Amino acid sequence: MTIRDVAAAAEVSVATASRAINGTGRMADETRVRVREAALSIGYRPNMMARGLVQKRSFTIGLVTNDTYGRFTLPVAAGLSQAMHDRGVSVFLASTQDNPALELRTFEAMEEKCVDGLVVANRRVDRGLTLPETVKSIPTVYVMSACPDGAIGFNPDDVGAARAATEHLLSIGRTRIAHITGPKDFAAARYREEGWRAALAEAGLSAPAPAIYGTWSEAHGWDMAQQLLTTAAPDKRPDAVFCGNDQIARGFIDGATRLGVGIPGDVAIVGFDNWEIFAAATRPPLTTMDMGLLDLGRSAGLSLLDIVDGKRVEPGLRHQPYRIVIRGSCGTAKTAGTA
Amino acid sequence: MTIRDVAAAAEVSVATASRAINGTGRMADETRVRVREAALSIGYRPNMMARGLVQKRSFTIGLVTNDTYGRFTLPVAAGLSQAMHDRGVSVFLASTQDNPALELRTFEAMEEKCVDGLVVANRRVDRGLTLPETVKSIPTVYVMSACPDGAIGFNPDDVGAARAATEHLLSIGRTRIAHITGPKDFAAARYREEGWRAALAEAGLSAPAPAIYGTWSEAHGWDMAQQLLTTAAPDKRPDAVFCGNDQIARGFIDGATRLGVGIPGDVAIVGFDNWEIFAAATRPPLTTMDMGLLDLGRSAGLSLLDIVDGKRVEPGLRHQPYRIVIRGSCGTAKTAGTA
DNA sequence: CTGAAAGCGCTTACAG
DNA sequence: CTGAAAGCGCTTACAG
Repeated sequence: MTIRDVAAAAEVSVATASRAINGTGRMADETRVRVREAALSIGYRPNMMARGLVQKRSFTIGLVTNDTYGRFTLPVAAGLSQAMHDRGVSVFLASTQDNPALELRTFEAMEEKCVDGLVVANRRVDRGLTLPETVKSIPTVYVMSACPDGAIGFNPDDVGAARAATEHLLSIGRTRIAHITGPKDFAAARYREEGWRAALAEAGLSAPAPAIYGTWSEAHGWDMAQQLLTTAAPDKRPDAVFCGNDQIARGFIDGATRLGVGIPGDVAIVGFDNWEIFAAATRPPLTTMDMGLLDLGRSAGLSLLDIVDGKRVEPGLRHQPYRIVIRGSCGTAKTAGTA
Repeated sequence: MTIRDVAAAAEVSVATASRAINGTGRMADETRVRVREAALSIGYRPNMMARGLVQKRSFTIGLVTNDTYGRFTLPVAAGLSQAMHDRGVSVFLASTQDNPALELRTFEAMEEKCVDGLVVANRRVDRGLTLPETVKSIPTVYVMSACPDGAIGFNPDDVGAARAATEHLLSIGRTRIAHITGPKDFAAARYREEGWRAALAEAGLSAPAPAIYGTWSEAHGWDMAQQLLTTAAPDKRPDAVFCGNDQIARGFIDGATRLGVGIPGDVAIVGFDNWEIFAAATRPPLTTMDMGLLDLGRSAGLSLLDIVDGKRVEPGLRHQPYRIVIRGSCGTAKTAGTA
């Protein structure tokens, strides 16, 4: 089943068959129709390896990540591959598992497979993979990753989303808004603190306490509930907490509930990530920030294809619009704006 | 940077260069070494599209799934791509999102990209995608999916793992072991019920109540905690619950805790899935069954490559060995056996 | 509007 | 042990 077969079936040359199938060049409508019908009737399917060889284009891109198919790469990969699929390009998936040797082999393999482009995804905006010297340069975009100078990157808007989360808590009348988050060596944690501070400052308030760094875990949230809700004098306790991720938020809510503290009555909570299966199952369900990772993957892919097509794409880092998802942990159905 | 360049650099013909690089044919060691050094020094990287075109082998497989990168496909994909990577084959990722048109296009794309084989993954063992008629046959293995007659499939061992879960509860002296699980139209739920019943029967016990079908959610577990732990007379209440997944288990534990029922003191719990981030954060941490999805993906991939290599692979369904992961919800550190 | 020919980068009989 | 040549399935100048 090669193009030779359709040429024979349609009684034209392979050159004409090729042009008819691809819609290139000028030709009699009758001829084009005849060739296409022939192709259809014999079940012809073009061989992309052959096409790629001559066109120097494989209609294939690679997604290389060091997040072993984790929670963040997941939606990014989904958005990316949807968008790519719609434009007829396939995506290779490769995880480097933070292993430098594997990383090198992965990039080499991508080169050998002649990918048209690469999206390099990470789970941290302050770490990044870079193309090894030995691999010839390939159009690349970075996602959820450090973005080398002059490169094109797509990251969540940690500062903006954190500000919006805090503003939501302010908008429902809370004034003593604490912030519990992950490890300080994560840039994401520092950015979220920055957004929280900015919103408080804008409202003329100061932070009731420094941001509480720790781990990205339920245990951290739980422990801090014990600490924040039992030690201080009642009127010094926070009336709201902006949590650095949904796990911390859930841990805090569970811990607070156990202490008999009402959520959202006594303390309103906003999480971060909108990890559905977590956020929806919390009691009460969690109001949280959605970073728009699906769209992040989609946008990154579309830009990559633009580069591959030779269109000029402005270098630099883009920040993805976020969205607040209102559930029950702030006790209001008011929908806040997005970036 | 083509093989022509290395041939020139090593002062041999392209035929010799090819053989030296691939280690095929006989040749003087000196020649082989000289060619390889030349290749290395000019940074030669073979073009797999060209190689594939002549060898009729792309060293590429496709993973097509209708689980949009969900929890189950994730570990399967990770295991698969690790194993494939080690053998120098790349994997295309495609999600069909339960969309028949997309499904067709996906399989067509896989054919056009000349994949050597396909692993078709699902999130339910009782549903399956099949290769459309219009696509020429490609070596295929099925994972977590219905397995057509005569095909090769790799599924978790739902019955065995459920039996082992129940046996673990029996081994710590529990006798009134309830079972709360997902929707009855899931074969996985029915298999797990079967394993639970088998273990009880083997121990000469009968089920304290019929299996409680519902949804795969925390809410279901929570609701059943209220029901099971408040309505019956105390001595008729279960002293253990085998839950159909970790979410149900967590909901049950949270619900029971709220009622003042001690876990594992009053009721011991075993979950199913070993969804780490859930199971480890439950209070107490969840003892649960691990279906071995990572190895499932790996095995499926290796078998697929065997088929591609022309080795004979026995058709039929394989059941993956499972493993019980002991945490705190049964109050014992005893490690149970595996299949 | 259509075809014959060259060529993409490789591998592999076929000779020697 | 090594090389010249054909060919994988396509596309694309180049002619006509």
